[in-house]
Amino acid sequence: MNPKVTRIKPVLKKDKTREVLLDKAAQMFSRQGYQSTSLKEIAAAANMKAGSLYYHFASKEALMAEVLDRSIQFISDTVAEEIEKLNENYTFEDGLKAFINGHLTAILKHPDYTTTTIRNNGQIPKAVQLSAHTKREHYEQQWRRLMAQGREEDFIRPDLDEQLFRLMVLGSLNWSSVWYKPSGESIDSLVKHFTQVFLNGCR
Amino acid sequence: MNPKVTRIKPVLKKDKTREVLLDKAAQMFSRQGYQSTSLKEIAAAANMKAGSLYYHFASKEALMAEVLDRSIQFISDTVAEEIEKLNENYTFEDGLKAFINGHLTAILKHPDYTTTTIRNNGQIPKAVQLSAHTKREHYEQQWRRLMAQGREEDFIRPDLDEQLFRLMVLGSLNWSSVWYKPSGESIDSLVKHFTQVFLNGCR
DNA sequence: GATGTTTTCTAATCATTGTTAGATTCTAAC
DNA sequence: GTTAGAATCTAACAATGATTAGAAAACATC
Repeated sequence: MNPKVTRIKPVLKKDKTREVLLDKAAQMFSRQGYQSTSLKEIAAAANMKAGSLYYHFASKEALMAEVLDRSIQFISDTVAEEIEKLNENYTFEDGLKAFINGHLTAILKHPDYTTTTIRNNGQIPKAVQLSAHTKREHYEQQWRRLMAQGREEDFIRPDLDEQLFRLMVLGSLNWSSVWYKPSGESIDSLVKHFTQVFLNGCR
Repeated sequence: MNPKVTRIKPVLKKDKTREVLLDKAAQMFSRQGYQSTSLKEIAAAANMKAGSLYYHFASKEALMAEVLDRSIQFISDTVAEEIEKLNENYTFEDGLKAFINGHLTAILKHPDYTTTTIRNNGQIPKAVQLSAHTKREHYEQQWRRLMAQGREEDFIRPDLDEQLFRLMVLGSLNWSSVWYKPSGESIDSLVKHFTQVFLNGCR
């Protein structure tokens, strides 16, 4: 009834707690898994009651979907950053270094989000998977392109299927989220060892 | 009242359905995870009702514990078999080949049991983990010894931490349970590629 | 301070789950 | 065929889960 033009839009408190909820959810999903984490727990971690979550998210699945989405986005972004540091015509060797660096850094520096993607493989409703599926495909596609380049440059030994090699590298990297302890070796050092092993391994 | 000596003990039907239950449970645990699998589902897969499970197992946790136990046992046994094929003083190179062969074969040929161990990392009650913990430790110890041998033989490049290398290999192998499709490359072929990459990778 | 909006809580619903005790059926030996 | 034991089912229990509608509180604007 009152079409006054009061459009100042504070909209700040809301987004903030939304962010907190996502962070807490990511934390618990990554540690306990999707099914083992109750909305009550997530809400409690944000000093709220379970019912209040529904003001911010439509359902538990929607919440998980957004966590997964951010998870992949973050890994993808971190890798993209590393690639941008290279000059335009980077070699496969430099490319692989950058990919490993980005992927591993993302996983180990922000395990809350990223481990959610890795640990909950196949254990969440398919409708939820679907959301992040596109981004995941896109990210994998970048790895595939890198491997194709390795093939063209003849860096990868001819009798080694480059896509199988890709799966070996990714498996190795992803698994680090299982054993990594921040108290141990530095991430930079880990990156160096991973790249050395796999650069030697493929030729 | 009648202490007659009738001790024929048939005891056969029982163990059989127990076996079926374990198989079905392993199948569902490995695919959907521990929390997402209900006793009702497992029972249904064995043409039974949920309550009947308690004649065979004390609890859901006890059932999972036994699946986990068999899972690790099976991997460990398969590797041991491969090692026994070698002559007593096998080299690190042959040893690594045998380990990779055994581990990968176990995982990919009997994914129901083995994937349960891999997928449910951290998502099951600690009391359950405890049971299989000893066997898991023992198996890891064998890998550690192999790596120590690689170090002694100077097969592993000096600046590469051999335990980190172990984690790379195991991560790579375990992750195969995520992407492997029986329709693709043969397990033997996969074994060859894995060993080549990692033998080249560590020196 | 009154008012409208935003955010959170309360309390209840409905479905599901692991678990148990007792009744029931099945099986095999006599 | 009777009987004892083995194996399964039935029906309930208590706990917990996600979800929802409406009340209450917090907040900002006038």
